[in-house]
Amino acid sequence: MTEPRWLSPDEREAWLRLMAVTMLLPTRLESQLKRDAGLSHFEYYVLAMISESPGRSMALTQLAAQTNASLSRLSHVLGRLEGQGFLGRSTSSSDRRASLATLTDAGWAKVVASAPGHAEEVRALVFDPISTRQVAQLSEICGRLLATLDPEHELLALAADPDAGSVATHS
Amino acid sequence: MTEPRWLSPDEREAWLRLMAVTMLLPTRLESQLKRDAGLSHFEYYVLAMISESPGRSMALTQLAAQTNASLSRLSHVLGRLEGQGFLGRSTSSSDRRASLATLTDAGWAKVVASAPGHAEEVRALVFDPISTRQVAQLSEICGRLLATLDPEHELLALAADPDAGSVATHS
DNA sequence: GTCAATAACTTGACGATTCAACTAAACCGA
DNA sequence: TCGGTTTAGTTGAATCGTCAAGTTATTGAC
Repeated sequence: MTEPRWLSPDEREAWLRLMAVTMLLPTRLESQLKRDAGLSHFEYYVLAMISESPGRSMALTQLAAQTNASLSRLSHVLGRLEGQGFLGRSTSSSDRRASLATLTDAGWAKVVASAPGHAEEVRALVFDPISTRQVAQLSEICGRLLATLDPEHELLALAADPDAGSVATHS
Repeated sequence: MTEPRWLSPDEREAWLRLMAVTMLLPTRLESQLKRDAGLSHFEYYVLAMISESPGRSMALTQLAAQTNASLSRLSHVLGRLEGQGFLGRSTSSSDRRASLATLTDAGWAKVVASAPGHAEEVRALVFDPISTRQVAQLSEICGRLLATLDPEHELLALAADPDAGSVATHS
């Protein structure tokens, strides 16, 4: 094995802080959604993704890519969400292997009801503490990281979250 | 319910990117450690934390706070790591309610063997793609977020990760 | 056109995490 | 010092995620 390139002290400090954020932020979002909407963050994200899609309907493989989930996990979760009446599954007419997950009215209502509380939590935890300039810096930095982490831009759908998007403008 | 404060377009874009990073980065770290060391990221982190502690030993409650885990989760994980021979548990002499988790030689060796590959992954995924100035910006931004997310600085132990710290300087 | 290979899921078993008790020790107030 | 409360940790059941098949449909080579 070749000699590893260790982190500099500044990099180490930045790394410790970034890791702390990546551990704590999901925990907080999870708590808020579980408490106020009875959904896990992943479940909310799935419903939100579908709600942004034309026809409130999406193929599972595309949904799996956009949510960073395995098809297996998605299948299990969709089963539960279907059982709760938030969505239905149907076979695609163009490709009979493919399933489409489609939001029910109840599922749409759930997203609409849950989004404001979620958005408020995001604002309080992420955007209130930092300046406008730092928002731009954060966006640029994450963009660079995503060039490595997600070169195909599978996760960054055009409209991936209703927090400031169609739900707001529709209401 | 009061009118929610929605995110601006720039904030929304930054948020989507940050969320993508917080989803993808842990997945990648998990894969590397699982593949090369047979450990989950959480297991590695627990071992690394203990390895940094004086006497390679730590009380469970402190360890739980520093790893953002429930005591229950920690107890289950320590049981597995103990079964693999990486650590042992003993009762504290000063407080007989408290347990101390102590690294075995095998546990120390495991951390030393696993750290370089992990550090290399962190460098490749996080620091290679961004400039020195951006490292400072990222550190500052995460520092601000942690003032809200972790006001007691429970997660940011003095030495929380051996990647660029004592393991490197000791070797 | 046929057949192998691939792709899109589903399923069930196993492993890990969470949740809700429960035990035991220490603290603390009167 | 007695008893109530808090703190530390464990345990087991239920939930959730991962992994390894398995099914069905499409694609591509010939």
